[in-house]
Amino acid sequence: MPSLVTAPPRHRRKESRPQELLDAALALFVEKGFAATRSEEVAARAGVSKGTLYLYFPSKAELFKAVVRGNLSALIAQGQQLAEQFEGPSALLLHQLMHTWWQRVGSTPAGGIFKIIVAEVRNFPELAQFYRDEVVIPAHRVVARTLQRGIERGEFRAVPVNETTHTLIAPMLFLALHRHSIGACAAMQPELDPAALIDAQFDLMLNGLQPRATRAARRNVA
Amino acid sequence: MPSLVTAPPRHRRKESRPQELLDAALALFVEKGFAATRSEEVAARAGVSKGTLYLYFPSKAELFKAVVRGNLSALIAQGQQLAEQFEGPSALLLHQLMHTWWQRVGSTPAGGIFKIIVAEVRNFPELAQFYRDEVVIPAHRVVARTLQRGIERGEFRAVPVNETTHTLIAPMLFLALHRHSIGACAAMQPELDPAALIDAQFDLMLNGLQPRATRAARRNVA
Amino acid sequence: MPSLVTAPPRHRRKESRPQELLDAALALFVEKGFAATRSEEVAARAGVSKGTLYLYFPSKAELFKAVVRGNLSALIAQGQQLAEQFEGPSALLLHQLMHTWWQRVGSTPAGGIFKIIVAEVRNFPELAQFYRDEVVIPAHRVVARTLQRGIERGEFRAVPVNETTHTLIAPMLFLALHRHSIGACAAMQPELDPAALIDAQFDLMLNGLQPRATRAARRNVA
Amino acid sequence: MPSLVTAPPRHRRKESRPQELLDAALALFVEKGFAATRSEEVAARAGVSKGTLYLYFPSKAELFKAVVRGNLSALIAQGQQLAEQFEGPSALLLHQLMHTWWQRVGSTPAGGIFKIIVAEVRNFPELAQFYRDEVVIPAHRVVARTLQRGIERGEFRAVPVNETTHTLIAPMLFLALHRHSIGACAAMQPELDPAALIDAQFDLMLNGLQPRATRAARRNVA
DNA sequence: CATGAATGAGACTTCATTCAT
DNA sequence: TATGAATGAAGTCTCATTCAT
Repeated sequence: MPSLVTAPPRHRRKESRPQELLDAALALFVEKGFAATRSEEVAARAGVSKGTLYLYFPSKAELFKAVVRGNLSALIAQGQQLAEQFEGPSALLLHQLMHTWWQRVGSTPAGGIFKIIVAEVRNFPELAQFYRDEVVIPAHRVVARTLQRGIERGEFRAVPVNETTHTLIAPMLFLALHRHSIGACAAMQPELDPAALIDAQFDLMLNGLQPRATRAARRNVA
Repeated sequence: MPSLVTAPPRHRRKESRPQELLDAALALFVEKGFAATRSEEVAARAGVSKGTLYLYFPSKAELFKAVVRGNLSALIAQGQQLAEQFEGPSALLLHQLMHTWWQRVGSTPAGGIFKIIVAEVRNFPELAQFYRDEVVIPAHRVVARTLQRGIERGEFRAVPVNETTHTLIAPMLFLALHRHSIGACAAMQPELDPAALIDAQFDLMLNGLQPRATRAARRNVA
Repeated sequence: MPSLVTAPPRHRRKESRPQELLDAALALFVEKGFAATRSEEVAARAGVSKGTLYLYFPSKAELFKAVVRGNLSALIAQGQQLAEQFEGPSALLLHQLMHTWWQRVGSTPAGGIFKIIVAEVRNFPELAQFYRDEVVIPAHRVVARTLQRGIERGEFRAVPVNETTHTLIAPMLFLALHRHSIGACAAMQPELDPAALIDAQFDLMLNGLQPRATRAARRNVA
Repeated sequence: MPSLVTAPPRHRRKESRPQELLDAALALFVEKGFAATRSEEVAARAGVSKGTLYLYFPSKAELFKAVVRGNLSALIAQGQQLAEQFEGPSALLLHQLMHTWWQRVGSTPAGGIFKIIVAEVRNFPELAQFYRDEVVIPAHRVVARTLQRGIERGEFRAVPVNETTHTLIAPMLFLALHRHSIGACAAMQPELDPAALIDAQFDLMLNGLQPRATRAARRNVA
């Protein structure tokens, strides 16, 4: 357990140790899962010894939770950044949200955190609340508000907001999940291009969302 | 060396044992993951002793593979059975595929298999190959053919088939995944109704798929 | 445990079961050793089921001891048969003892019993006394008496009888041991011919045993 | 999960651990055989815990091989060292080889290795190859060359070298075997003196090897 | 602060033995 | 008698965690 007293700044470069350990742990937990990842591997990948890991994290489970929490916070930060200050057609906002999320989250190592959550929440129930508060609710809110905005501005027809939000989010998360499980295995068919998938999805959704009258006019936003 | 205390009663049930063990294993693997499930737990849940498990499955990994194999083969059979010998509008077929899948797989314990696959497939390379050949490809084919059928019959507009197939399948799988991970945790917001989600998704999709002219007429198939 | 009461002779052919089990056990114990031999294998080789084995022998250890005892008695019977009623030169007797022993014991499955004894006496101390009484002492006596006879008749020089007896017996036993350990492994150099070895040994010994004066005359007994 | 009770003291002795473990393993393997020796017993006898054993040897089988390798390589070195750079009568060399081998190997715990080999080699085919290459062949060569040397120098008569080599080696190995099997059991008759046995054997052999003419003159080398 | 040797609980698996049929 | 499904003690090995250096 790290000392709670302010340490004298003797080892300047040692201060990045916890983050290096968290990064190493994220990569390994994503690749192999919690149980199959050995503490010593995490330490080795971070360039320190087994003992040092326990200087910063009291147990493997705590390290795991720190990894999830840390990456969840990063995730929500990304999300908020994406949603701020947009003016223009809701369809364009939706399109940008999707592409930017994939670019900044889904396709980065942070995208692996979803696999971890899916695989291990039931073994670490304390993470559930955390995940709900930090990711599910904010992300849902951003998309739901965009939908609502589109409906209110007459850009979308009056779909049920909650359910449609789920339908919009699911394929994106699924894409991220896929990248780190089946998609990561060799001998799989040549994987589909994520960007093409997102476009196809967006096209499908957008057409479905548009009221009949304005549909033809707006179909070429993407 | 045999125990001197009275042994527990024994029951001979060779025929039914394998399925009981597979059911127990499915439930536990879904709940805790492969690595975190102990062989003895599986045996205990099936009402037998540790040794009996190994009478039917040579190792925990083989048990795992048998679970996946057994449940997924049934799943594939369901889908193909439904798609062949279907006469009627493609939208209706799509709707029935979705609801039947949810009824027979997604909402049953077998739906948890996707969570296992996502979580563990990277640790079992041979399973990846199996899963691709036995599940991914056939399932993809069923949906893709239905789409193709709809396009050819002029019921759907000419969307890119592969990408759209992914977009149709992903939310269903995601729903199953969700049920067995975050959705299984207490302290989550009251879960959305799966049927409502599927309907919303179907409505969204269907509208997106319809060519402009016939759209108004067909919107009330669901 | 077999019943001690005289059983009605209902199953005529079943009466050979114990011996079939003992034979199967001998072969497997010789091949793999006590610990590495599985009870079920013994039963299978004898053509019966696991449970039947325990009808005749209360435990694997008892089966093992029965195997050793049974084959030791056979061994000593062989030995006595060899030694009886011989008239003629002691060298010839020695020569016949050696060859006949190899022919009737060393080269037969019974020869494997020596490997078992060597490998396991220390784990089954009760066998030690048995082996000494049934094999070591009688065998030693036969050879020692032959030596003594030769010395008394002036055929051999006055060697120390006990030690020389050991030197005469050891290579024969070693040959039998070898056959069932290193000699039984593939990838060994083409094994030496046992008969040639015995002859070489006999020639060496005999020449060593002869007093100087009579040596040339007797060298061609073999 | 760590025990809550006070842990036993730890000693760091990385350098000496492997040899201590090898010694413990040798003693136990010789006493009980490979299969009947438990890993934990070996560790306990070396004064360490189960886990420590596996820090130095990746498996019980590898530990076994290390034991054989370590002890037999030393043995081989001794023999070759003695045979090369020896000047003097071949009978004396033979006599020294025998006594040195007994002193350095046969009478030490390493002598028990032959019992392990005899008992277990058929269960470890790779060990058979190793043992042949590292032990059987070099040892045979040393003795065979000495015989050849004696024959060429006219000290011995022209016996068949291979077979006679076997006859010379066998009683020594048998003596070692005996010491660690039957000879190690209580209730055996007072064991013969090994030195007396070796001398008797040597005397017997030597006289047998001598050509008639020089025999009387050379008999007192020992 | 950092190291890595040491520990021991616990996981998987085997197999001698039992006993209902 | 004979069977073989079932049991569970015990063995091998792993790895999270500790602690002397």
